[in-house]
Amino acid sequence: MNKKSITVKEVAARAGVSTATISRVLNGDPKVRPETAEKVQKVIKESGYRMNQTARSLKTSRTHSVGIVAPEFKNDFFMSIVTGIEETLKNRGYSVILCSSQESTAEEKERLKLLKEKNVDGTIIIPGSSSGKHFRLMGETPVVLVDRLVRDFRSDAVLSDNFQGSYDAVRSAVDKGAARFGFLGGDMDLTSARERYDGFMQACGDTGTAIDRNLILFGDYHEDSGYELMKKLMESPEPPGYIFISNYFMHLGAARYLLEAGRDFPGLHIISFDDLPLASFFPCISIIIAQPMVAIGSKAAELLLDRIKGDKGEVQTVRLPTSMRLLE
Amino acid sequence: MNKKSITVKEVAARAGVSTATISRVLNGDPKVRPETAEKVQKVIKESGYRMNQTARSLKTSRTHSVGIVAPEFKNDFFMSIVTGIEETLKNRGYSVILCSSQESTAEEKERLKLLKEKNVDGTIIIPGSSSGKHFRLMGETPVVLVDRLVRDFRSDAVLSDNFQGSYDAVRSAVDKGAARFGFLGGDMDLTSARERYDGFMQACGDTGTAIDRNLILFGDYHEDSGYELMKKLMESPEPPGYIFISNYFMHLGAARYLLEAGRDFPGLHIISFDDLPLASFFPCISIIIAQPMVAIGSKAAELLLDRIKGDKGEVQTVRLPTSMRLLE
DNA sequence: AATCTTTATGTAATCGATTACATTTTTACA
DNA sequence: TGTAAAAATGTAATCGATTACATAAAGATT
Repeated sequence: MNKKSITVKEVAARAGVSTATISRVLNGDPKVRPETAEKVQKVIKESGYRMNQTARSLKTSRTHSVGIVAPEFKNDFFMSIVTGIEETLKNRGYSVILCSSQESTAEEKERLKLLKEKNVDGTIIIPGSSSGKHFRLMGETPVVLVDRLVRDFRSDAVLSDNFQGSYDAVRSAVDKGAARFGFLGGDMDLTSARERYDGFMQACGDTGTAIDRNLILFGDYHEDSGYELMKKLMESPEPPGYIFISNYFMHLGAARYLLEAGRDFPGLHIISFDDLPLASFFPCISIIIAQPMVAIGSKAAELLLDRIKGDKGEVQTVRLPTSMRLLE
Repeated sequence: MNKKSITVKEVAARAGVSTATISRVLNGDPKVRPETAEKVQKVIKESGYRMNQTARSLKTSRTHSVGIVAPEFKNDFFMSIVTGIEETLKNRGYSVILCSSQESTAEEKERLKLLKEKNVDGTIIIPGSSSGKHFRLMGETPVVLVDRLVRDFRSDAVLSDNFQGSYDAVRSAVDKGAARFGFLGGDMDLTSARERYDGFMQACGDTGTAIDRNLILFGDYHEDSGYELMKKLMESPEPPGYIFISNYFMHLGAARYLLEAGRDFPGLHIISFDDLPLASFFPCISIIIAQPMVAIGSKAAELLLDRIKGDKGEVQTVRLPTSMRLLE
């Protein structure tokens, strides 16, 4: 009853050839005679044979699977990246082992160990912190970082051009009359947070826009901190007319504050990162800096595949341009 | 240079025992002498040995990985479920191979074949359609369905109590004075869509609430259809005061319509499924029927683990209760 | 102390593919 | 047609663990 799956041995017997030939056909080796190949293919089709990838992996030490470590799953930003990764990989015959790190370094380490044991051919990490020393335990297995860079670890990386994105948006706002900015940033330990801050500051500098240090606040990229900081800003004696928010989730929190406050905020303009669900409908939204998340994922997957294929070139950090969406 | 990883053989040599003993220690076999075990452990620690899971899998035909097939990743609803699954599985030493099906039956089939080849120990599917004939190709490998049931395939399943959730919410609305309902449903081929519709109708029936067939519209659970149907409803000659929306993404689309329309809708009350980001801030939201998504995922993972362990009991469909969140 | 259990350890086959090397078949060309 | 070269196929070892079975060591019993 329990149809134990057929093996090469069985196929070989049925086709009247050796297992080596079966393997050759399976791997498209050009030096099998067409007639033989055809005969084998027929047996394969008829018997419904499917190769045991585990056995193949043992022999070739290639699993055709790559690990992804992301801080969390319930996050459209990360998952858009994962979408790009998976799409690119599956077209090349790779599958994806997804792990959550809960933004904890210890968790991250644990997951990586597991991936190493499972012999993934490579790993894409969305780092949960700015430290990457523990990534070294992947040894020779290629690693590509995404969205954030880390210290103590060198590898390929793909992220968006945060500096330019911020810079352009702020200049554009100044062109439209912005003169007094509030800024809600993320943990400055994270590259993206720092780069966005730098872009913001540089644009202010270049346009001669004064900076009120009291309006420059830092959170942690999470919704609640966006809420709190927005509240703080809006309840300050003289709230700014323009507020730059460094990521979607803080924007979400900020929007929640504005909605909860329930009153209008005339003259308030918000500039924020990430074009995610409803962002363009959040109160007072004026400019959205959109990151090409799916493209970031695809690019990361491509870099990884190159490394897996054996590319030994210099590691590179790829920055993809953001785009600006003007509202109002 | 390239530290090829150590194998049991090497460990055995260093510890002066046989590979069998190493394996026994590795697997916690109680009949190795404590001193021996200790000695082996020491060598393992010192040599940094890590077992090759591929080799183990080949011999044991257990991969300690399970496949998940979901229609898409950029979807907080699905990903909350996946979060629950992953959390439960990782605590039991299993990892997750994530595949997207793009809601296409063909894609679904393709992914399942791949998972079969990779020898996953089991699979959790969030079906993309109401047909499940192709799930049969998993053969003996256990399958658990989540969120939706399908025809032509019997297996364990976990989903929320859609009927009860709808029913209770509608009754509650009627208690607060609702008398004329609009209804935005999903594809009636999907169990969840049908059950929610049934719950809605039953509650209307039981409370003697009249039903205007012109206000009962069906979409496809996607944002755009929510937008279109909401528009249709609100632009009809006499829009209803209460609108029941069958899922989050249609709710999102509906909210987008209301926000875009830009005017107030006094006396409009919305009842909708799924307590996802900002849902409680969408215009006119009155009752949210929250599904226990993470719990659904965990439960599915537990059922699957039981099957993997060899549980041969009758297949079961587990329904988890929803909860009601009253706003306004 | 001799013998019988019980317990610990070792030997070697095995899982299902791949592949270096050996062998056979086909082709090419004198 | 015979033989060298090229092409196709086969044989058997191998990847790194597990495990049935065999054997050795320790403990129990009288």
